[in-house]
Amino acid sequence: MKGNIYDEFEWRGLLYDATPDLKELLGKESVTCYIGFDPTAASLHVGSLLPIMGLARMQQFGHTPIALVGGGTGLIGDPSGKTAERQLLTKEKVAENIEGIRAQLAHFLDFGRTPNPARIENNHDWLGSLQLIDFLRDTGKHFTVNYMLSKESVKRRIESEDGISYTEFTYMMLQAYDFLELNRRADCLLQMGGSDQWGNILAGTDLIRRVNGKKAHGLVFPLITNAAGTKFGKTEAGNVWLDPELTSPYKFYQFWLNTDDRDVVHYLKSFTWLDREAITGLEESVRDNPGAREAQRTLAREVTAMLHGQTELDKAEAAAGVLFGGSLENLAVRDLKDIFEDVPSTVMSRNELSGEGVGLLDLCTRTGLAASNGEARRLIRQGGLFINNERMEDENGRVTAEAGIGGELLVLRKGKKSYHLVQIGQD
RNA sequence: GGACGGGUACCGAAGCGGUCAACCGGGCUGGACUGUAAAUCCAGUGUCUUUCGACUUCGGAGGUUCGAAUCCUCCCCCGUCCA
Repeated sequence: MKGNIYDEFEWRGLLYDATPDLKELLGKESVTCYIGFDPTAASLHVGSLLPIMGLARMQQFGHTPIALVGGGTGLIGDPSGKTAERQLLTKEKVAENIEGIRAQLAHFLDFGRTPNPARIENNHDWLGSLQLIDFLRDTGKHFTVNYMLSKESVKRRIESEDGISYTEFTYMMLQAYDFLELNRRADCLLQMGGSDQWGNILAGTDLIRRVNGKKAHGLVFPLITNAAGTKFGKTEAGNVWLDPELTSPYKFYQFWLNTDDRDVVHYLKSFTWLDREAITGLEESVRDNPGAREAQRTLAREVTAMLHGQTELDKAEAAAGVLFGGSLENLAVRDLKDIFEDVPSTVMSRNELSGEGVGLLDLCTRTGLAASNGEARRLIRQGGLFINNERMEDENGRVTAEAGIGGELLVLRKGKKSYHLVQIGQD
């Protein structure tokens, strides 16, 4: 063991709440711990990165992590943090999602490590065959409705108009049961999670105490916030996913690079392996020379490399260099296509672009850069349209194939960041 | 079932017979500044044409009127109070 993980979590600011005496326990023995992941989608998003890293850190410090995917509970839906009843997922969908999530967890956890290999469990294995009568007698008996009603996640929903279904009301018991089951099977003594899970986790430790007579623990991480007050992990384009098919490594890298100064140190502590010394150095850099954005760059590099690997990171940085560096000249068509890999593109026939060519307004609506001619016109008037990095001034202008790079590519840009590729077909 | 109040563009919210494509705020999109930032400032934000102008919008359907988001009738939905 490399010291107490509890202290590690503490200085990183990852300790929102924990049960008493946990620190002592973690200091003296190797503990098996788990975190549950909801299979609501086929990919996890950056919001899940914190708990995943939490497990990985535990493993680094010699503890044994279990990632629990909620194949059973996912069929029910967790009311925590939700203001409305959830749409139920089909069993097939849940099974499919679990496969996706499993693959992603593998990037962070070491399943071959000795003596503390990571494991993935699926709570469907025990919840799926659970008998209602047995469950009510053995588990339900330990919960008073009063207790459950007093939990924040339930309380909020009781007060809301739509209420809460019996199904979701039961969720807490199932999660508690998971903990109990893992305690039995793997001697798991600690459940971790986001701070919204605190109530559910305590329900689990209570249940374990009553049924197994053992003392189990909980630890929760703070909610990740950002200075702008928006939801962490969201961009204009939507969620930032871990799956490269859903969020390209380039966009992933950009997401981190665009971190606010006020958040960057916090994120470095939360999402990277960098040690205290390295982070202190970067903290100074943010203060003394914020324009260099060294902290952001490091953050983006670390996290991207960890998830997608060095090769993808290199590509993402190369693309950023071109996209924000300026000139598109001197670049081969093939390189451009590579750099703009995840930029939306449209194919247009050479025919359309010969002779008079195509009007700029048309081009904007065709490619979806503008929703209407009026919008396109506005865009050009305000100087926001670029073709091959050259500002278009004339709203009635036209483009022909001659303007294409190598005669086959038009790089359209709206504003600073929004690119669209037009590939000129051969016919 | 009864009594009020309300449904306006992405959201909040004015307007309450013509001068309303509809004040204002937020959001969003451009631009300037800059660090691919924050803050700030400027511009824009129904469609078509952009100069004038035309057309379609204010829960839905009808109606009154030269003319309605604004008045009337019916219907639908939401909130509050009384049963």
